[in-house]
Amino acid sequence: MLISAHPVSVDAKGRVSIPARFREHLSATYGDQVVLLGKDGCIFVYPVREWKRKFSEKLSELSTSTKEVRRTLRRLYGRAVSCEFDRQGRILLPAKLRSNSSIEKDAVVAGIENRLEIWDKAKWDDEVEDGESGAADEESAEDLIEFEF
Amino acid sequence: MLISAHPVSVDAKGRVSIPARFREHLSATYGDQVVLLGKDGCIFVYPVREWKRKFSEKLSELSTSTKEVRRTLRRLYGRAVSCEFDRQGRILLPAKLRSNSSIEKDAVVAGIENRLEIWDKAKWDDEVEDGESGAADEESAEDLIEFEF
DNA sequence: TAAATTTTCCCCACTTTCCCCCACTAATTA
DNA sequence: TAATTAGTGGGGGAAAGTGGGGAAAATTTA
Repeated sequence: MLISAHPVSVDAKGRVSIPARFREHLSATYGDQVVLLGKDGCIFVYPVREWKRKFSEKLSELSTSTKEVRRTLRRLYGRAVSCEFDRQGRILLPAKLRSNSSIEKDAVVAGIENRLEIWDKAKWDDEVEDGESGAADEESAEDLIEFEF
Repeated sequence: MLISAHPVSVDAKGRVSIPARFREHLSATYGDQVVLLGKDGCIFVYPVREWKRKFSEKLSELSTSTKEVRRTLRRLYGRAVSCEFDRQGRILLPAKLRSNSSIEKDAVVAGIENRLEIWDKAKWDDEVEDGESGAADEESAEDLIEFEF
């Protein structure tokens, strides 16, 4: 399970050092990573097996008879990239993903259950640390659980 | 079950020695600990399995199609850290958690049912001695609801 | 096709952080 | 009171994060 957020810096070449604790879990257990533009303006990084389980297997069962389905598949596959770690444990973020997610110098890598999210640091702070007392959101979490179940 | 409170000291590196009676229970039975900013200005420490049972397992099945769910997951995962004990039975409290909970030198580690709470000693003393002071009924009711977890 | 440019990624080097290990003191037990 | 265990503190080696030079590969341009 992936958990916690780490500030990282993006160098001039667009490389991001994935914190070791994440790296070990990802590359030891799996192989390549699937990198794509995520929701809410961040980058998602899935171990390829996780990616398959979450999207690929489900979507391939869908009928391709509607334009909407075909379009969704194109957007999902066409904009995703598969990456490996370099010898220093970094991945190269494609320029397009960087600009779409406003990531320049200061970024945050966060482990969210089964994926990593990479954020521009300022946007991450707005999304997560922002406002309030800063106490853990167990209350919201429990509200959601009860809401759904 | 975890019970009772122990005064401890936080060293210059931010390490806290978890009393042996707690340690044995936590690390023998489980593996890593999940450390996060808790309610009322303390730090919560859950055995990872306990934390998963409470939040992760349920939340991971939620649809991530709503922004509210995604944000809650980020706040929950992103602000938690997983820790192991060092060879001396200590855990390193991240600087951010220490400052948010006002923990500097003198602290208290308390066993509360299925988690540990780590408090600044002065705040702990206030907290437990305020128990008598007769809160308004509304607040008591809220407390009981939140007591659920 | 060749030359020029860009991209990718290995390697090295530097700084910071982490954590193992040792040592000392306090508390508990025999 | 000796002996063991628990808590505290710090030195130092190892690992992690960061940045940049430069070679190979890919792409573009002439």
